[in-house]
Parts: sequence; C-alpha cells; structure tokens
Amino acid sequence: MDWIAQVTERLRATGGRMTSQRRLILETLAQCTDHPTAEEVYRRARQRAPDLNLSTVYRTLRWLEELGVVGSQRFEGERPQDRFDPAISANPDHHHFRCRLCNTIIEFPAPLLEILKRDFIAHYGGSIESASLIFYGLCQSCLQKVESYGPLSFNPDAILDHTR
Amino acid sequence: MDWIAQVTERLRATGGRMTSQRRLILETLAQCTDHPTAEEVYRRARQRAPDLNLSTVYRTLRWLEELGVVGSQRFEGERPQDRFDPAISANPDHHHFRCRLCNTIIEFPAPLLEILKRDFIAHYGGSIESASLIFYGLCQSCLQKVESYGPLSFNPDAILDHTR
DNA sequence: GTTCGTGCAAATGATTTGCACTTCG
DNA sequence: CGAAGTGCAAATCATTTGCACGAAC
Repeated sequence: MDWIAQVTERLRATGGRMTSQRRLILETLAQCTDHPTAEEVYRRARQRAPDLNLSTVYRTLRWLEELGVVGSQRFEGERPQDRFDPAISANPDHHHFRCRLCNTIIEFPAPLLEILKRDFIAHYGGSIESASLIFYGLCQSCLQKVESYGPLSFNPDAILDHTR
Repeated sequence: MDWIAQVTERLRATGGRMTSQRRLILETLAQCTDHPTAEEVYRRARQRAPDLNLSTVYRTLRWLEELGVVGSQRFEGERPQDRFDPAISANPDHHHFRCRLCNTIIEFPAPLLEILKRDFIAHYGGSIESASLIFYGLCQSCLQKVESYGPLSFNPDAILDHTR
C-alpha cells in the first residue's frame, strides 16, 4: 500500500473524507524532495487545479501534521514561515542542516542525540518527549565556491570613491 | 565593569546613543531569569515608564540581538512569537529545554554537540556555523506531579453522560 | 545643530476563521 | 440527507515601518 492510501486510511479512521483537493495536495507533497512552505505547496498544486485555495492548503497541511504525516519547522535567516516536511513519516528521527547560501536543507540522523538526552535527564531530571536539532552553515558545494573565490578584499574607502 | 556599561560601550563604538528607554530595557533584561517575549519586556519595563512604546522595545531588542547581547528563539507549542534570552552573552554555548506543562525553560551546555557536528561534516562535507538544539518534555517537578497523580482513566462515554 | 531615537499610527505578511455553498459517504 | 470540506473574504496577531517630533552628543 502506498503513502497516499495509508494516509487515506488514517483519515477515514478519524471520520475524515478524501476529496480531490486533499488528494492533489498529497500527490504534490509526495513529489517534493525539499521542504516547501504552504505557499509553495499551493503554487505547485494549483498548476493542476487553478481554483484550489490557499486556506485549503493550510487546513490540509495542519491536518496532516496532526496525523503525524508531515512535520513542520521554521528556520532562521528567512522570513518567519513554516516549512513542511513530507519525509517525517518515512524517516521519523531525522534532523536538519540548512545552508546559509543556497538554502538547501539536508536531513541527517543523529543517534548520538540519545546520549545528550540521557545526560540532560541525569543532571536535571524530568523526561524528554521530543527534540529539535538544526545546524546552520555552508553545504559542501557552497563552501567549495567560497573557498575557490578566495577572500574578498573589502575596502570602504574604495567604495566611497565610486560615489564621486 | 557591569553588563549595562559593557553594552553602552559597544553601542557608542557603532555610533549609537544611550537613551533613557534603552537603559530601562537593559535594566529590565538584566533582572530577567526567564526568556521573555517582547510584549513581556514591554509590560515589565512600562511599570517604571508608562509612555514607553512597544516599537521601541522591539527596536532595542533587535539591536541587542545584532550586537550579540541577547539571543532569540521560538518554541513549539505556543503561539509563534520570539522569546529573548539575556543570558547568551554570559554563557554563549547553551541550549534549551522547555517543559510542556509549566513552560519553564532550562538552559544547559551540550559539549557533545561538537561530536555531532564533526560526524555531520565527515558525512556530508560543508561547514557548520551555528546550531540550535531544543528539548521538549516534562521538567522534574511536573514529571513528579504527573506520576503521583497516577494515570487518568479516560472514558468517553462517561463524558457524554454529563451532557444529558 | 545635526544625527539618531522615539512615539504613534498604519502597513505587512503569514496564518486562521466565519460563513454560505458544495461534496462525500 | 447530513456531516465534513471548500472557497472567499475578513479577522488575527506578532512584528515592522514611515514620519514628524524630541533628545543625545
């Protein structure tokens, strides 16, 4: 049984209905290899159904989030907006790296995080139910580009000269 | 030299001016043991200067963020709003635990994170400039309360009975 | 005195919601 | 048919911004 059929099943189990809009949004998500915003899902899906509404996209995404089918997170360095992660159900324990230059997001496992959790609980008590780990930096190809260009020589006076 | 004097110095170094509003906001932050929102800083500070404006609080907090004097982060499970962290300059390498019940935030060090960064770079290349790690769960005292209460017996039919 | 900062009100922008209409089961 | 979902427009709410006035240096 494929992903969409599984989601449909969970949906029916909670008294929900499968509609053409929901199917379209699910199919759009299934094709994503990135972490789209609601607006991006909307734009991509609307190519096949121009009268789809952004509210419906939001409602569907939030509903999928409750079902545990997609994740959502916000990243620093861009305008504050949720990005949705269709990979969470296939691969629940992943974390994110985001490249500051090309904005690529890399998903990676972090089994060592369990040790960090254990350390925390040993020191402070309590219990940990979930964790969010995000790395920010330069991805491999952006780092290579920056290195091959060499450092920029920044001279404020030279810039001022241009204005004369 | 105390914290406020240090901040004033950084401020002057970049052509900024010290005003009564900024001093008040700094003093308010210095007394915080939690991670207040802009609105909360505003409410606390306004007790001493009722004509302080929320815009000024935002502008000051963003400026302190640029100076590296305060940090800002958002937490899940509440309405999306920035929380400001006055402790970042005294203790730059800390991360956050947030209790799902009492909303207490615990700051903790995570030196092991360096190993996770090294592992990531070994696998994917690139470079890491910053990291955000947030744990969500129950703090020690909330966990004890939950455990001492014992599990709740949830019976939907019993709830329906009340409506008759 | 000139530059920088503040207060105020209005703008922004992502997200949510009320409501009349439509569709699924 | 009746509950659940959609489209549309309007509401929300945190945050930002334009502008005229006031304060710091």
